[in-house]
Amino acid sequence: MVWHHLFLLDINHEKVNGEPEIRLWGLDDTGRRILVFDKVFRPYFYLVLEDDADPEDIGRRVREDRDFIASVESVEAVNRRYFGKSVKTLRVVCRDPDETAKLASHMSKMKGVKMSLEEDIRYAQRYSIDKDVYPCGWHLFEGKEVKNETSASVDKVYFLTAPPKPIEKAETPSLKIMSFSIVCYSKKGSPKPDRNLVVIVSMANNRGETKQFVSKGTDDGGVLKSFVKYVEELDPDIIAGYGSNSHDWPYLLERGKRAGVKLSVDRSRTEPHPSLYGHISITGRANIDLYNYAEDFEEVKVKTLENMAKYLGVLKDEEEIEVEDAEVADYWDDPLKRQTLLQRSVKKAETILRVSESLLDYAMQLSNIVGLPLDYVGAAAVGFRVEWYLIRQAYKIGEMVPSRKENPYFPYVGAIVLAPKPGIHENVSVLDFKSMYPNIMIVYNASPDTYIEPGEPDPPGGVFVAPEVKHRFRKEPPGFYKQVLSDLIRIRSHLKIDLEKTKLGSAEYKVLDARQRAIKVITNASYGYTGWVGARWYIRPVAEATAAWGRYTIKRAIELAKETGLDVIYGDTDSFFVKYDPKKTGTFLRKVEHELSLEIRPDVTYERVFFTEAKKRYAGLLPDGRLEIVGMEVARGDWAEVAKHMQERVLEIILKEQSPEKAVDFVRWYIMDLRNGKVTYSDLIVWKTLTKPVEEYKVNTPHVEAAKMLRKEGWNLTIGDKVGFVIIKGKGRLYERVLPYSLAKYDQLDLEYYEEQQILAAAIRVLSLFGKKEDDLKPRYSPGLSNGIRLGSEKQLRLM
DNA sequence: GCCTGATTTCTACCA
DNA sequence: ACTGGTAGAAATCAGGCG
Repeated sequence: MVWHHLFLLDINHEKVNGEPEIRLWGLDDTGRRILVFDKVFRPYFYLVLEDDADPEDIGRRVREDRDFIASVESVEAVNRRYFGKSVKTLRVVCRDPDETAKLASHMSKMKGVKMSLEEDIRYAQRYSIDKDVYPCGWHLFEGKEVKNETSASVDKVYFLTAPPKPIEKAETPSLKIMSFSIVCYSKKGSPKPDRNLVVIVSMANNRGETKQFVSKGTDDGGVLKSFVKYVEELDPDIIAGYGSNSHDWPYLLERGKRAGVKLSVDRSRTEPHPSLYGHISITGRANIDLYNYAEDFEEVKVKTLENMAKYLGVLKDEEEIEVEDAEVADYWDDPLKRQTLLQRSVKKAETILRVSESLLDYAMQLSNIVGLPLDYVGAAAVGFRVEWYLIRQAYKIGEMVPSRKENPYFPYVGAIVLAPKPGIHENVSVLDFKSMYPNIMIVYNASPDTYIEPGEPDPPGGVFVAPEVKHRFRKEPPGFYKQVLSDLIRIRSHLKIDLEKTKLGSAEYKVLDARQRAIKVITNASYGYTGWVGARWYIRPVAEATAAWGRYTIKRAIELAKETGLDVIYGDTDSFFVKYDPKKTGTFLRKVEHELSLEIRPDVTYERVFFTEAKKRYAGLLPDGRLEIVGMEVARGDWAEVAKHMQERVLEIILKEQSPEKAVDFVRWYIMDLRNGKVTYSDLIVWKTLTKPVEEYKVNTPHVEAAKMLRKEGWNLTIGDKVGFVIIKGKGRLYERVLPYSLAKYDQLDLEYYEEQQILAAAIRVLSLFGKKEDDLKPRYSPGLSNGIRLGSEKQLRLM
């Protein structure tokens, strides 16, 4: 037997003649596409037995039950842990992965059986956990090469003769990446796959080629066929799209069904299929939807491909790749404009490729650490990413995974926020507790398996008692979370040390950096996970106690800061702002670390920082001259650009030039421009997210009203969509004067609203701290009066 | 029916 | 479909007035 390399891209299972088999898809170290079979591994679940039950006896009953005999492969007694306690269990190995849930449910009702566990861990995932196999990671395996008797399009096929072993290998193989983007034609409203054609499919790949298939406008069967053929020939490892899980793939599949074209774009000649977390699986390849990753970039407020690409620096600011949904038909129908549409569509595919290249290192590292295949991990919400990581770690220490159940939601008290000292402060240092919550869980051993329920006696090793809430956690042995979190933090700090020794910008640097970022994401989400009612390991007191220790920690730190003579200006959760004083700060840091066993570190020092009276809002001037604006309108996605831009300049003037007078002047000029119609239309659009279905809103709001209008026009709008609207002239409430931005004209706009409720509101937030009133910010005269400014109210007349 | 202040609803932010 | 704390706008409610 020979050892072979495997870089794992995808893992799935098939049933062949009723026998399940695991298929590992990937590449070897020579770049060949390989498929590796494991026909031996079988799915299983656990039966947890009553303390006084006899495992032998129950095992026999399971084995001999005629209802089970055909489905059960074997039963063995094993000792596992559940919430840290040793329990007697039976491992029931099944023949068919589709039957585990049903079998578990039947057997859990047997006498002497408390419950079943882990029947809901899917077969392929089970395999990768148990065999220590990692997506986006290298392995060595021993296998026998066999003839490719499947329909799989790969270079080599192997049967495993020994399980794969993960190996350390930082470089990623050279993967073939293909991106695609489709254009669907609908005269009016959202294209409907039951009647509207796919008129353009554009593709790009990382070999520098682009390709486009265009319909003649009468059917799209040909386009679909060409697309499928192209994918088959190119045989990409990764297919990237933007919004492809929710839109492109479902659309293509439906069109394919209607046109009689089988979308066999995967490596086993089947069609893409819906899978976990709303993701579409393409067997043998990784189908990634970059829109999923846009969620991780909270700086990008409206998550269009164009905005993402520009943020990532793979598209120039002046480049346009989008055609508004509402205008697609227009472009298609006009022979001249159609050229633009075709060009932008290719450009879009190329942009998707560029974005994928810039995100792929991170995505692959996340996949590798979490242990979910590359394409699933993006689609999985943060809570599930943490959970799959935990599940893998639990397996390693013999801890069984709790079943997901419905927990009632009771909120608990969280962090402390100090009221800031309003105004401008010079030289202010920000001090941060490093990963405060994870470290609290480590220091106080707070974990689902160390929690001691009320009424239970203290264990001999002693307990940590959380302040205020008084929850107890055993000091020994180290809990599940403590182990997991210490590992994550330790691995990350090693990575950071390695990074310093690695050449900046090199491929290895990018991978290591992506890895440490992925670890950070998981670590930082761990506290939130403990308080999530949907979590498998949800134990409310763990979250509540961690928060309580957090409050204690920052309170105590502030006391120590004051004792040391530091001037505390503001604080929030795990950080606080003090007047710069390196000597006292040094003393203070040592005191904190000594007393609290938590590391606290100076972060930035602002040359100047500005606070209003509000918490969670401030603006600081960094030593390099940049502004850091936190929480204020500038940082928000639901204010018109006009107000944000104005406020940013005001803050800049205040912090750099320290001249409120100049800022006032600036605001006046700004308002003049608005009144004179010099502000771009797009800067007057307000964007808000639909957080629930349109019908479920209890009150009328502008964005919901705008959404309803769009819906009447035939556009699909769902939860999570951003609605762009403008306020127009007229009578009544805002929601009675709103239009989706695509349905309004500039001269309909209520500029008074933008002046008062957007610009002035955002300006006064800053300038009221310098004694300014709204009236001070208004221009003294209005040259724009005659052309288009509506004098709608007495108030408006007065200001003129 | 109109005005006003209090309360509720909603979104998006910070840590 | 990770947590709680928070600001702020707008809608809506409740009560007074007449």
